[in-house]
Amino acid sequence: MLTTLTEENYLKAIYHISQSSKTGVSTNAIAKKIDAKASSVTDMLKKLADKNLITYIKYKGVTLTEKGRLTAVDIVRKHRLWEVFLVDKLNFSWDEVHDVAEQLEHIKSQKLINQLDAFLDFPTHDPHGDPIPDKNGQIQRTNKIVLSKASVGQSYTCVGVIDSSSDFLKYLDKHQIGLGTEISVIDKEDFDQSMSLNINGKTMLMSKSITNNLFVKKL
Amino acid sequence: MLTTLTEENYLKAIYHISQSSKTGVSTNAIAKKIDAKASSVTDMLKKLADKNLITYIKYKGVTLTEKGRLTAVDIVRKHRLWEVFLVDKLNFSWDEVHDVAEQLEHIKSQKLINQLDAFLDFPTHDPHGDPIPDKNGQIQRTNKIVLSKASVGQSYTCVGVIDSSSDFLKYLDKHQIGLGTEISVIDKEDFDQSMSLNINGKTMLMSKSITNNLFVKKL
DNA sequence: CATTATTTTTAGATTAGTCTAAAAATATAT
DNA sequence: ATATATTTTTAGACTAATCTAAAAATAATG
Repeated sequence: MLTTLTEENYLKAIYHISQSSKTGVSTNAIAKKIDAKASSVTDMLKKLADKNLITYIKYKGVTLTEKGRLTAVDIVRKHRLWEVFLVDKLNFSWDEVHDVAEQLEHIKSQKLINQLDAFLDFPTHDPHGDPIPDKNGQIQRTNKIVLSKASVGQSYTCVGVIDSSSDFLKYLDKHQIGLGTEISVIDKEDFDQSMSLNINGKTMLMSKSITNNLFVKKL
Repeated sequence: MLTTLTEENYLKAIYHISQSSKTGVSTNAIAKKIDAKASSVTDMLKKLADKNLITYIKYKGVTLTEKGRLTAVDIVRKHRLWEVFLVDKLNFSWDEVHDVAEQLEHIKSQKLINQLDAFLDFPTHDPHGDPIPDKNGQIQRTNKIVLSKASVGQSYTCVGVIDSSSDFLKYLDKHQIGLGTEISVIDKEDFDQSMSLNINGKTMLMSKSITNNLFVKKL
């Protein structure tokens, strides 16, 4: 059964919310993410439940069925592969890719996405460091942690971001921080959790609102 | 003003019909191309006229305005660039590209299409031999003719097709005829206009229904 | 040129997705 | 636990794009 563009966007939203929340996903949370009114969401939830893509009990929130999860993950896969294409092949910077990938992720062609995957040499992560699900919907778990949780004295590489807003990504570019950039933790202030870091040979200070949004992996 | 996917498909249809007909484009011709009822077309024509994309006089057919023509040509440009991408980079064969390109042509991002153009080395023709309009909507005119109009004794190269249906393209593949294939006209039957041709060193016979659908250029 | 045939338009209905406003269910707080 | 606040659902309406059926305009034909 084919899904409409709108249905796909709802499934993706539910998937992303359920990633961080662990509990059932509420109508309001979806409404906020989709930027629609709660009443519109309720209507769509009924339709998705009819199609066996979610389990929905009135007033109790929703969870994805296996079928729904696979559909959502496939869209995430397409989104992230297209992001790699845009950055690696078309010289987009990582703060420009999101809107375009948001459109490209809905193109329907199994052959297209498999060939694209091969053309890009089967990348495992997108330009923001997020893992790319494989053909079967499996996602490679990484041992990444958020920089604010890193240990003093230890060295890391940057592997991703949480907040992928344009402003934040521009901040990173300005300080020449990208995927693979090496970051050593020199000191951490107990008072405000700001960190003193060694990056590209220079020492710099980062506030908690920044370190909370950077994923790193132990070297 | 942004155009919807449906509006873009109508503009494209009107553009393609007006290419071969020269006169104003009729409601029924559009309905046939779009695969919709004439009444639906009439509704859409009113909307396109309101947006200054076509000039529409009741019962008199339509023509594209300059704004409409530019919009249509831009979609054709995108469609053909994506076809080149699919064939050159993702190893699609030329009978597989149409449906996917039909989706990709509606992706909205000026940067995307300009970067893609550069990535493909500014191609001038798509895999079917049709010219790719440039950024300003200019189309390079070629001196291609239809094979059925070719002269006995003359040699040509294949530069495109009219009918790009899957069946026809498969026929061409089967006989190893593609863009650039050399074709010499040995003889032509007055009775049924079938042609005796030399292709890839072998002599073969082609009926008019085939030669009418192949574009060639004098060597 | 009058009549028939075809094309095009209008009128009214339908579907997907959205909205506002109000009602119903659930959660929170004294 | 009873009142208040919040969340969710229902009811009814709107827009874009489509359809069918019927009316109006144009084209074709004897």
